[in-house]
Amino acid sequence: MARYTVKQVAQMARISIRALHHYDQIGLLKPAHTGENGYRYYGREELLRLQQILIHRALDIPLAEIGAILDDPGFDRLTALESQRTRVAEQADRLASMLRTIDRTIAELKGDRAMKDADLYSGVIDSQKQAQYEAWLEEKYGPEIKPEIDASRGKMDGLSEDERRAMMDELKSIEEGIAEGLRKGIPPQSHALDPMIARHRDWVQARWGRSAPVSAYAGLADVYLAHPDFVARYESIETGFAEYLATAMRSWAGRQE
Amino acid sequence: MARYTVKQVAQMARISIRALHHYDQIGLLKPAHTGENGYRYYGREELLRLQQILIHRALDIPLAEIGAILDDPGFDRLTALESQRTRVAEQADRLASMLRTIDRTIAELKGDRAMKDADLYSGVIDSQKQAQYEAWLEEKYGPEIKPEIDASRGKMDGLSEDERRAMMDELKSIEEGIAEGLRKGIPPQSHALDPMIARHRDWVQARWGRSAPVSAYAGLADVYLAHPDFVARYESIETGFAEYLATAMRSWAGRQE
DNA sequence: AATAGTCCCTCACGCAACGTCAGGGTCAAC
DNA sequence: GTTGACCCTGACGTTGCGTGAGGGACTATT
Repeated sequence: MARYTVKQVAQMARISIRALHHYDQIGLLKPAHTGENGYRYYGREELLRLQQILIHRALDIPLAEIGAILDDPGFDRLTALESQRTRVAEQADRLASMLRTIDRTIAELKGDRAMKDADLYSGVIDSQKQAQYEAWLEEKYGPEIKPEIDASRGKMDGLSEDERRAMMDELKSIEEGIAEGLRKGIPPQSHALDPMIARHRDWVQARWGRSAPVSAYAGLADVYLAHPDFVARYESIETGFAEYLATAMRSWAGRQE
Repeated sequence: MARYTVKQVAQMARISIRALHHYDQIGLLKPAHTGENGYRYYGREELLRLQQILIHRALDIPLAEIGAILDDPGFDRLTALESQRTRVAEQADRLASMLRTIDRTIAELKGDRAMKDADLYSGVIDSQKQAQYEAWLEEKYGPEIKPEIDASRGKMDGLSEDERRAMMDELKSIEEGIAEGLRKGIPPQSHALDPMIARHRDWVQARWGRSAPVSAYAGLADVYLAHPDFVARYESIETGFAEYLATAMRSWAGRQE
């Protein structure tokens, strides 16, 4: 039987050990079994329950309520889901309007500023570019802990199975589009690939958690080629694909000023 | 001059009066002016600042940090807003996909109410995992191979179809073995994984073309975690697999001296 | 001018969901 | 048997407010 310690569970679910203690304490998630030594041991059942808990928690439902939902066998999930739907929809609306507000503000700022501080501005951006690129190179061979790692990992945290899958679908579709170009004999530098490459960059950026400069994206191409796992996976899509993609990325980045 | 009371501001911004009191108290947002009677009066400036505060807050940034950001004289509004935009957009995407998930679940519940909730739920998750894994396998072996347009620089060059396939089989088998360990609850630091990790390293070295130091292999673990493509692909094998593999690699490398 | 209704203030305690030590056992491997 | 990594239980700290309590202030009507 699978038997997981707190740390293992915490790592799998990407939550803290303290959170597990807490859930135990409030009776939301108790270990399958407690050892002589007082250690908590969780089984597959508990992992599933934890997954449910985390899904609910992502919807900002208080823990006590989650417990009530999960423990009440007569609870009407349909009604619950429908009310959750409206809650999520409301939040989505709020974010959408926030986006519009931000866009408007950006437009204003741009109109105001682009003329004045253009030089000073690009200077700032350049130093950022440099820092980013150095970070990547360092990461290639220096096994130290970097904020990039946390950021990237943090991005996958709290994602549901569905979201993960949606991400993979998106990535697969992008890669397929680019591979199509390769099969058709379109040169990697061609503008025809631009939309696909742009999508790929968007995907990477979304995973990255923040908007990185174009040069960092170009630097990724080197990382691709430098690592065997990467090359192997890309080559399995289509022979020559790793090189093709890398060239396309670099070319695209070069064209973006 | 526009002059708003707490209630007016609260209504416009859709936050509580208490929140305004709080922001005042911690010095995050002070009224433009305080009346003889002690009443707080806010102006246009404050409304704008409040808007920024709320955007940041929506991104789960602690209030203290928000204050630091907004008060930083080097604060670049345009850059900040642009990065905020992408972050907000990501959250919106997440919510959208969550909505789809909920809708699908609702549809299923409506269509087949007789089914037990737990079964339905775990069934969905399991079948998803399965589908994802199959998709991944398909992706690995599915597409045709055209050696013609070969860029002749990739590491897999000069290998026959059979050799390539053997290589991918080997990698798949290694990964499966390690994923087994994860599923069984074997801690990633365990010696039990050593044979698998050693095989993995051999595989990597073979691809690398030269024998690299152990530290380089350990560094690869960081690259795995730092790169979204990698994490995504590994996570599609098994939830938590990326972290698990990386930990195992580092642990193994640490022990090789 | 009194009354009512609504608004405002300042304490000040409460709460959720953990974070973060402190102090002390346990376990696995050399 | 000694590391070093892991586990436990308190117990207090933190964030971002919610929720009264107790008491002035504004506005409108009678």
